[in-house]
Amino acid sequence: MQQRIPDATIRRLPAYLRWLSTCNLERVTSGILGQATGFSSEQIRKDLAYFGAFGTRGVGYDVKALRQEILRILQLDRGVRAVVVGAGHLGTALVRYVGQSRQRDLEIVAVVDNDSDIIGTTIGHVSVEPIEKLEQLVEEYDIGMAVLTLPASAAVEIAERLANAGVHAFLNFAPVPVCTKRFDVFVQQIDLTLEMQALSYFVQARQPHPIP
Amino acid sequence: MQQRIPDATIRRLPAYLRWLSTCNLERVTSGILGQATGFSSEQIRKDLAYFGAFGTRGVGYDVKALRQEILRILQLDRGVRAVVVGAGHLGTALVRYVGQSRQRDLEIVAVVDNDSDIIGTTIGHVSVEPIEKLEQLVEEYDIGMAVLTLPASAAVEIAERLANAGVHAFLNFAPVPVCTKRFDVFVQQIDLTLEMQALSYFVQARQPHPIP
DNA sequence: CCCTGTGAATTTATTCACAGCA
DNA sequence: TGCTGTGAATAAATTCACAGGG
Repeated sequence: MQQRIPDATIRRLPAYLRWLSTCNLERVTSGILGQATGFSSEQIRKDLAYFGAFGTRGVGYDVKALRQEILRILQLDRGVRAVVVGAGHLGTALVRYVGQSRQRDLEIVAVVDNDSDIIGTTIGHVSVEPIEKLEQLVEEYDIGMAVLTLPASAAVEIAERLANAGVHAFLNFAPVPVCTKRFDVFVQQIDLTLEMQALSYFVQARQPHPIP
Repeated sequence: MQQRIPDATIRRLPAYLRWLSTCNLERVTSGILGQATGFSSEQIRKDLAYFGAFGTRGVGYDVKALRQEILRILQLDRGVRAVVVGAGHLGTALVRYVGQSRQRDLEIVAVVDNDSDIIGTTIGHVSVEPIEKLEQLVEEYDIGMAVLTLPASAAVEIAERLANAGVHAFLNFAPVPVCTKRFDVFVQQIDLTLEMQALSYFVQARQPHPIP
């Protein structure tokens, strides 16, 4: 097979993965998985079919094999190491959040900040390093992903440094576009203020109880 | 006019709004706005045309009028009050973040938690209230939106309470679906772990320097 | 008979192309 | 001429509908 897998599919895979990792079942049907994750069964079958048929007709999917396959697609089977830049509240929350699920597939291996008061302390089990060591850390840990939770003023420059050091994937919480000129990096922007503003529209738009 | 405005358009409006609020210009063209926000000029013209023609041919758009119009569409012109449930690192980050932009359009008016050690303290200029006062706060401040930054175990129940109290829009950071049975509420799910896992795919998928 | 896999139909979103007005 | 507004074309995503294997 091997046609391009749509972005929308990629974004759903982690949700499937989480459920498969916690369901304690051997087999599952697209209907059950859909019920659990909130997507339609057709959509799940289509998503899974993109990377080859792993289901058995009349039966369903083998949970363990399917889980392994999704890990492979997402490149999580070989482990991805991430650095969090900015040890403020948001950075701290993220480290704690990701760290508590003791999984080897995605790991935050370092937090970087420029505040000398907190450099040397640890968040979760991750130590806070000075911003100067950025490139060194990327090299040392083979870091492939960076999470930017720092002020807009610093984000652009730091992102550029990371990209030059070989980091190709960013989750950017700073309200400023980064690495706009580079085509070798992928930036997922999350702007919490904009999310809330967009949500405001739905405060009124969603009608009370339209027929299901 | 008055046809349905696509969701994709709604999600772009806040980005336009931010730029319009900070550009210090009187007039703007779709090309300039596109350059600044990273969208195509055609897309911007289409988006803006959904709610009536406000541009002038050959000239562009009046910044102040356009900004006001977007505020109106997003229902931000009458002000939206939000409550943050959970005063952990993520909740704290959000309150600080939204609070520092001293705007009247979207305001976090209360933080709620169940930890007696922090109840009564303030975050930014917002005081932390006990979880028991949830319904009372919704009533008192006419709250239309809730941000859930609490453990999954508590999220479902609290969301239900909020929905019953009249809150119709949620930004949910808890890794569990809430208000799944209700059609009178809109839930925007943000799961930071899932975002990072999806991003992992792009660590390898994005080719180095494909032709622009 | 059940549930997968998949083409076809449909809906949604984006891009193109240009008519029309300041 | 310059830029908006918009129908037409295209692309992307979802849903439908059903053939076919276990």
